Amino acid sequence: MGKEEKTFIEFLRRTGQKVTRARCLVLEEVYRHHDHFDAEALYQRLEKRRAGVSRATVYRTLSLLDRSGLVRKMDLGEARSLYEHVLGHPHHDHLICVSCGRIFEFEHPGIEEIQNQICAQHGFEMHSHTQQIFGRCRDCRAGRSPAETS
Amino acid sequence: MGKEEKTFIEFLRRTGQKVTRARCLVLEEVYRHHDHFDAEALYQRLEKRRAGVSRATVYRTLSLLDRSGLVRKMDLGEARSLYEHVLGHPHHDHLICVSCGRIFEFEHPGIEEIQNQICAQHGFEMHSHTQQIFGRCRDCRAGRSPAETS
DNA sequence: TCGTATATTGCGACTCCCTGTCAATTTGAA
DNA sequence: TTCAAATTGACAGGGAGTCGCAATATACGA
Repeated sequence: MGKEEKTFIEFLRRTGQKVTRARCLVLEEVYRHHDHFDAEALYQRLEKRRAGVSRATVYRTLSLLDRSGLVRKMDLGEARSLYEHVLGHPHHDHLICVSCGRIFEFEHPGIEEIQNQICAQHGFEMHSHTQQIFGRCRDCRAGRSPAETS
Repeated sequence: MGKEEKTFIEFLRRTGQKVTRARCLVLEEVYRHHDHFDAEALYQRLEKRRAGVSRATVYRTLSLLDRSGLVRKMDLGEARSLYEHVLGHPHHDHLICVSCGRIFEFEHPGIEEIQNQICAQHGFEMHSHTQQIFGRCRDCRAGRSPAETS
């Protein structure tokens, strides 16, 4: 049993919720890949493996995983939310290419520091934060971006 | 005629679009208030004044205003997008209280600098960026928050 | 000022992404 | 094993935003 399963089970126990087959299958599928995904894509992957988990349960479990801290929900201004799993990924923020849609990650310790300053100034107790930079990636600028739709 | 109208008209001309009654009314209403608002609320305000502008046109015009740089669309992870007008508001980012829902603004020159560094490192050409800090505001922490829904 | 090509509008139906309802099923503590 | 309570799947429902289209408004050139 991986660390993520332990954490999830512990979270469910702690919050008086049950460890079910469906929840475990969703968690497992989330951790099978290492990229950003949306709820529908995750549901499709589960369908392909005949996991027998409904769309509603996928949404419900993602919400649970977000609250447990195992998964981070991201909102990039698109209609659908994206998710990424957290274990083994230090906190980071995102560069989003408006041309090819790819998402790049970055981290910078100075940002955290500034955020702490700002919170202190405002008497704010920080729970989470996000930072997104939209623009054009190196490949798109060089005109060698992979074919895309956006 | 205010600066925002001049800018808007110039934008429309430049991009081969027409200056219409509906667009002017929407812009005017956007600049009548100085807080964050969503498309539906703006539409309701226009209704109250019998502006006779349809919801579809409100959405279409907000998109235009966003593209023209007069209005900034913000996505806070809620169902509906928020907007804020830009003229007279230097660039800033947001602290969002998860308890009372209020939005506070902050700015910090160091952030811009770090973002430029990061873009340089990744060969990224920045178009825009957003930064959001979620947490509890001073009032809510002190237990004297105004009544709210969230 | 007038006529005309073209952009825009309002309407309402529609899409998309979820979320709520509820009967049937599963879980897990005793 | 028993059983109350939590969860699930199926599908209807909801909210925000978008689209198609006929009617209308805009603005360019004469």
